[in-house]
Formats: sequence, structure tokens, C-alpha cells
Amino acid sequence: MASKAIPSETQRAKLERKERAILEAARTIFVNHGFDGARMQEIARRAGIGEGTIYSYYDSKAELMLAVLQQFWDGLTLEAEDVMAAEQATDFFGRLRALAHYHLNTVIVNADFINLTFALRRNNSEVSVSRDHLRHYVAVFDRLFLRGQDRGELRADAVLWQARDIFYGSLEYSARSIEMTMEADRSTRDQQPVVDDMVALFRAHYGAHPEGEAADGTTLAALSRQIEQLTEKVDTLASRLS
Amino acid sequence: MASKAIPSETQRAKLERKERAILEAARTIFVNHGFDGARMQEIARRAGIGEGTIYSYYDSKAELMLAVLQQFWDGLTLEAEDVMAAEQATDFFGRLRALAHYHLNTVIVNADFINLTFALRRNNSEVSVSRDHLRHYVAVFDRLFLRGQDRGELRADAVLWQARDIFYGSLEYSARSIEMTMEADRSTRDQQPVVDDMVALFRAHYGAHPEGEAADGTTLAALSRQIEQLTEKVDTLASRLS
DNA sequence: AAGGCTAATTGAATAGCACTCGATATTATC
DNA sequence: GATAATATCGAGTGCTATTCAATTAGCCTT
Repeated sequence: MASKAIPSETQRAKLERKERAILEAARTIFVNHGFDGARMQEIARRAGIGEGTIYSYYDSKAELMLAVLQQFWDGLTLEAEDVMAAEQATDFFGRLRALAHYHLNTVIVNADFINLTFALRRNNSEVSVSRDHLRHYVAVFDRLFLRGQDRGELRADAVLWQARDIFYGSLEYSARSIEMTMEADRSTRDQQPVVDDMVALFRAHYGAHPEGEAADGTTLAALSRQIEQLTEKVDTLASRLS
Repeated sequence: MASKAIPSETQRAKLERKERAILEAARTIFVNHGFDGARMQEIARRAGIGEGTIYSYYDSKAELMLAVLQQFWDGLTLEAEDVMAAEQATDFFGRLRALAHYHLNTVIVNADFINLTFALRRNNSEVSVSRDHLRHYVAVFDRLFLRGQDRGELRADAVLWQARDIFYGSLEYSARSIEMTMEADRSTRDQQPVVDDMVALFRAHYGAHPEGEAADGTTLAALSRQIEQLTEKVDTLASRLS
């Protein structure tokens, strides 16, 4: 992609500065015009370089956008980790609330980037790269959840990836719903019910309820789960018989 | 778009046949190559017509794909309604299970179409149309949920759109996870835990727990009985299979 | 500091594509 | 069967990402 030889420090610094300029310009143009609407010429002009020069830094328009997205997601990951580090609550549900709040707000505010990320889901070869960055991002949730299980706050038999999908899937859809209902007003107010609901959901469905003492609902939930599984088994067997 | 005058029946039939041929060809090409990868020339060739003719049926490539997607989503909506109509269970959770099962399987099998739908989320003007079709599709869930509330099976204070986002958001993310883990094997087996989890989640989080009448022990006893019966059924069926 | 070598930069030329449009064929109407 | 209306066609148009031969800038040696 870049140079092979090792230029002097000043030269390297210059290249890096130029690369940052390209990335910065590309980000602006992509966000404003979308992938197809963005013109390489305009990106070049904004970065103060020739059109062809971009191609000695990035092989294609798609790869350039991928770099923009990577930078974006890496930033989000750091932010999310900061949020978790700064959170005073030590129990799972308090921390989950903080993460949900941060994530929902982020998804709403950076809707452009999120859309761009999914817009790139066409060229199969490149999808995988951005998938890595998503994985890296959601690892924040994974750590939190596993820690909750270790400390006995969550059911030990809960499946991590299912919980993760519920968390991020629900929040993304909710974000879209919120965006739709209020296009202009970006206050934090309306996000609160969604966050509350998410925490309550995790408490009700994944919260560990010590068996001996337990409230009523808990045991009921456990039994309900058992019923679900059995019902399913019956269906499967019945269909196999017919 | 199409003709303004009213041609004879045979002529109209001919046009409609041709339109279907275009749609059919477009669907194949779009699914195989994605939106950008699809060539109008190839679609025309496959439909057995000239390239320019497409444009007397559809104004642009995007609109052609939109037509394909509309047809797809309309079909899904009908199927989902059929699934609900055919479902024997009358209680909310049984029906929810059927819908979850259908939706998850559909999303996995038709992943191409789902991706295409989101790929089109760039041209704002056209998004709205595909949004209408999504709305129409998810109405199946809405009706089910509201009925559940009416019958007192679900908490009355639950918010419909939040529940909807949780349902479809989680299932979409789960579908992606499932796709990733097993690229070749498309058995129904692995979807079961996700469906079970979803139903259990709704039961735990949205299920109404009759506070007044039933004492703790009663409810537990009822569930326990249900489990016993189901276990018996499983045994019977299993033995009949071997 | 001059010359030579390598790497970086450039923008005009290339190529690929959606879409247009005048010409042609087909159908409808009298 | 003549004529008008409509449908079809595919070679051309215009717009862009991408390439590449020529040019420039940076660095090292003597």
C-alpha cells in the first residue's frame, strides 16, 4: 500500500500527515454524500493532493471508505471502554445500563457512519475486515457479561452470543425507531425508556435468582424455560413421526 | 412507467408476461451479484429483451431493484400471515414461537434479499417505499402482541414498538451469527435455541404474572404438572420412534 | 553541491457502466 | 390496408473510478 523503503523521519511524518489528510477529507465527503455520491476528485481536492495520489495510499474507493470506518469503529471501542472504566457501579446491571445508554446514543448520533458500514456490505471480500472491527467493539459487552456470570449475577447457562445479539440487535432497531419518530430533536430524553427496558429485560431473563430464597417470578421463569424446551422436543418428535 | 393507452387483452397479457420476465431475471442477477455487481445488460439478456426496453418498464436500476424487493417482502408478509393462520396454538407464546421460528428461518434462507434491502438504504427517496413494506411485514407481530395484551397474557404497560424492535432486532442479529458459524449446513436444528430463548425472554419480561388470584405454590404446581405431562409425551414419542 | 537513484505525485487517458434517443418494428384502429 | 400509436432496440452519451507514463521531490554518495 504505502512505501517499502524506510525514508527519514521527516519524510515519514510527511507521508503520515498526508494520509491523515486523505482520511479526514474522505470522512467528510463520505458522510455528506454517501458511498456512491462521493467523488474521488472532491476527496482529492479537499485533501489538497492530486487525484491519482490517493491510489498510492489506498487501492480503491471501497478500501478508502473501509479505512474511514475502521478509524470510526476503533474510536467507538475506545470510548466504550472508557465509559466502562469510568462507571462507578460495580454490579452487572448498573454497568449494563451505562453501556446501553452509551451505545444507543452513539448509534443515533453517528447514524451516518452506521449506515455507511452496512452500505459496504456488498463487496463480500471486504466485509470481513469491517466485521473484525465490529467484533472488537462488541467485546466490551462480552467481557461485561462473562464477568456477570462469574460473579453469579447472571444465569450460568445463558449463552453469550445470544445475549449479545439481543443487546445490540434490539438497540440498533430501537435507535432506528427513535430516529424515525424525531428527526430533528436529538435530546437524550426519549432514549431513557429504551435503556430502562433493556436493563429490565436482562434482569428478568438473564438475572440469576438464588433458588432457595427466590422471588416467585424467578422460579416461574426457570420452569417456563423448561416448558419451552420440552414443547419444542414434542414438536420435533411429532413431525418426525408423520 | 408503463403504457398509458389501453391495449387489447392479449397485448396487455404480453406486456405483463414481459414485465414478469424482467423481474424474474432481475431477481436472479441481483441476488447473485448484489446491486453494484449486477449489469443491466445481463438482466436484459436473461429476460430476452433489449437493454433499453427495461427502461420503459422501470425508470432506473434502483427502481427495478425496489420492485424486486417489494415483491419479495409482499410474499414474506403473506407467508407470515399464513403461518399465523395455520398455527394451532391459541396462546400468545405458542404463536410467538411459530412466528419467531418462521422469521428466523426466513432471514437465514433469504439473507441475500435482506442484505439487498439494506444495501438500498442510501437513496433517501426510495428508502421510504421499502420502509412501507417492512412496516407491513412487521404488522403481523403487532397484531399478535396487541391481542396478547388484550387477553391479559402480556403486561398492559409494555410498549409495542420496543417489544417489536427487541423481537426483530434480536432475531436479525442472531440470524447473522448463525449464518457465520455454519456457512454450509442449513439445518433447522441450530435455530431452535434462539427461538426458545426468544420465547422465554418474552415470557419473563413481558408476560403478565397474575398477582391477585394465584398463590405462589399453585402457579408453580401448574407449571410442574405441565412439565410432567410434556416429559411423558416426549418419552412416548421417543419410544415410538425407535 | 552536483549527480544519480529511488520513491512520490500528477492529471490526462482509459475503461466500465447506467442511461438516452433516434430509428425500427409491432400492434391497434379505422 | 393504411395510418397512427406504441413498444423495442442497441449504438451512442456522459459520468466516474482507476491506470500509467511523465514529472517532481527527497535522499545518498562522492
